[in-house]
Amino acid sequence: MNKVNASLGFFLDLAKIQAVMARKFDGKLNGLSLSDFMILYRLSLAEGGKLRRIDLAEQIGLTASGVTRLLLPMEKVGLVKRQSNEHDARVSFVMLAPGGKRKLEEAMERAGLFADEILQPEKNKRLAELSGLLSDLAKSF
Amino acid sequence: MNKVNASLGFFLDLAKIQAVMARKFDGKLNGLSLSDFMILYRLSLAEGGKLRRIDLAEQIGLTASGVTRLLLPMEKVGLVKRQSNEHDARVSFVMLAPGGKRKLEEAMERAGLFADEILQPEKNKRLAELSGLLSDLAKSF
DNA sequence: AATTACTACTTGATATGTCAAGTATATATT
DNA sequence: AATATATACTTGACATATCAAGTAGTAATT
Repeated sequence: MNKVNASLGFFLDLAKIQAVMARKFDGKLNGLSLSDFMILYRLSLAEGGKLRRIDLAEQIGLTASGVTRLLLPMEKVGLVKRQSNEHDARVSFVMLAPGGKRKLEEAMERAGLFADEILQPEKNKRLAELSGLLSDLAKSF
Repeated sequence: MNKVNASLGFFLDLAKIQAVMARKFDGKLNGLSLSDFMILYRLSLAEGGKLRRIDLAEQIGLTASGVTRLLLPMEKVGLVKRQSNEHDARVSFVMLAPGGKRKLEEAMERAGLFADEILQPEKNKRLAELSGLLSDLAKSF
């Protein structure tokens, strides 16, 4: 049987690494799931401090449905809050609640250290390069 | 609020791209899930055509438990078969069944074409490079 | 103004995979 | 030889996300 082509091979490698790294990160995000963390992080970067749910979904690579499900408990627990849009009753913005801001800061600190530890950027000199390629790729679809 | 460090940023990009690509591939693998596909592919490359469940898990980046659950329906449906190890009663090997071999061939063909289509390797000249870096990284943990 | 089509979000049913604990067997230690 | 430890796998309970379908509101077309 044959080997897979380069594009498909790339995708398979990606899937594997992601699965392994995601498990490693589990429990290192200050009690947040990876998706929770991504949500808080994206909100912290958002202009005006708020995002429509659908844009949030797009930014973290999940579906709108997934975002709805993630946000429900986060809202209950005081990590994020909801704001309606006066110009369009369909949309509801999400924004960081004070609890979410604190939690995110702590998680970023810890997760950043841990990420350096497992990726060892001083040894993997080409990591920055890889990172750049990756985010170009992300933009391309 | 601040940006995330380079290592953590890399991981976040990775997670996002993986999620998006995995959804794109859904339905392009000849009726197989991505994990099913990975299992069949790894079995096709394995020396002697068989693997212990635990090695299979390691190769595709899942846990042993996940592999057990994936394999059960695949066995029922005739994609893989099981073989016990005469030297160690704890292990059970997995190998491609004839149906799995056929299915894999078709899936590789289709998925390979689709992967080229979305990654456009002729345009993304640095894809091969990225791929190499990625699999080096995979080996490092 | 009424109809049609689209967009934002939510919900029901389901798939996929984890962790922790359990079973059975094998290996190492006393 | 008996006990302790480790390995390979499986299972129960649960988390996370998907898709397809539904609701409600907005925009475009007739």
